Amino acid sequence: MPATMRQIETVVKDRALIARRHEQICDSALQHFARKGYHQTSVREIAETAHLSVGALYTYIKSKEDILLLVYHRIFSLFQEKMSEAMAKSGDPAAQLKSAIEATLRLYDDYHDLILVLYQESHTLRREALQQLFGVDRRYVSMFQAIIERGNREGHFAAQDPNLAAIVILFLCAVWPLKRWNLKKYDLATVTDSVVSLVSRGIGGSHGFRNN
Amino acid sequence: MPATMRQIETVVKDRALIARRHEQICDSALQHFARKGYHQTSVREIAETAHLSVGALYTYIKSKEDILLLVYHRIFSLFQEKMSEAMAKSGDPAAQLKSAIEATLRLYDDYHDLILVLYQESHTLRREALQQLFGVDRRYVSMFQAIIERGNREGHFAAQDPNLAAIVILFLCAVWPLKRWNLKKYDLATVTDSVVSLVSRGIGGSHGFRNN
DNA sequence: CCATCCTGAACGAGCGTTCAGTCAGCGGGA
DNA sequence: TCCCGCTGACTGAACGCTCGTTCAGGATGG
Repeated sequence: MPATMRQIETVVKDRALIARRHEQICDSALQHFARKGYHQTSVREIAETAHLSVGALYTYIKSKEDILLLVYHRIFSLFQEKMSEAMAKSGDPAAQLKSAIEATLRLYDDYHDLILVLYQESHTLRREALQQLFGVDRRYVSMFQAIIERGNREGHFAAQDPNLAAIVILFLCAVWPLKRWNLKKYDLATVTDSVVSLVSRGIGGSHGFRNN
Repeated sequence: MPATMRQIETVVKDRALIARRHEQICDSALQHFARKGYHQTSVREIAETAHLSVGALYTYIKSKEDILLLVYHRIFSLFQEKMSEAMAKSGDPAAQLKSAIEATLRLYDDYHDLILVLYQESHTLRREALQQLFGVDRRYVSMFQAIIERGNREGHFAAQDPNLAAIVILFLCAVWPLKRWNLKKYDLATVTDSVVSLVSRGIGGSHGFRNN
């Protein structure tokens, strides 16, 4: 998580307790946000599910928006952590891109409710928090972009604009959490195959990456 | 627009007036929804921008949700109308798919704020309205699917699962309205090229559709 | 007994919604 | 021509409710 991320101010002193309570609050909030969204969830509901009184809740946050920030903090740190290890895979760019897509889809699968909230409620965030979100996204895109650029250099890929390609491919992975209701009859593996296939060979199929 | 779509009940009698007012309300609502979302927009604000008093507004709708329905009605009828004509293009499946993607992206460009509201606020809808939304989406997917299936039969494409491919490709088009802030430096044409290229040839590029 | 943490009733703001009242326009009777 | 009554659309203050937030007081443990 970026060191620049502002700490959520609290009244309580005990650092460990704060962390524990923040976890509780985040868990509880996520549950509700995923089902009803941010605005239709009341602070009272979050407090109850988190096994806290309303007053106690407000000693760990300064406002309701802080709860949304908590959720986003979790997204940020989670992605930071997971995507680094996923991208570290070695091999030729084609295999690397494939495993990056697979890792992203797996991540999106594990935290699909988080992704949903991310897309549905980001317009609620203040400019400051939005900037952070953009930052995380940009870093994620850069990782894909790096792979594509290397693939271009080594003759595996022929992407006109690696940045644009990275944005588009990364977005493509969001089909799994965002179109879940439409993909009910498919499982993660099938969708992953389809996405990887589309990215690597297009609809034409069966060409394989250029050097295969 | 499907005939089954429930009419929004009104107090006012004059049919033409109702239609005109509904347009006003929809225009006004869309303006606010796109900027702040449904829940953060008050009925008063919508009334004001629509040049109506709060009371007058409520003679044209029964509840705030009706306003969201108005917006969705517009999306539905718009898509119904536009996508039919776009899909009617003849030619080989490759060209047809390309022009379908281009048309979709153009549509998404024209109504990007609408699409944003669609993705951000759909969880607000009642089950009944959601079903309609799914229906429209399914019909849209079917059109893409039909093209892909023909392409498969005629040997242009090699999509394992045409339905899944259609869903994924259609979703891909949503990158333009949904990742707008991330694509600021690109214009519609560039993004369209990138999407079409990815769909037709994958990241490998320069293969062309199989029969080219 | 003090420091901490927790409780939940209370508060004020803002929301969606209603409704008693206003008003313009129209038609027909004098 | 004027008046009267009526219809249909509009007005905006008011209502009731829920929300986010606060705070005086209670509980706990060291």
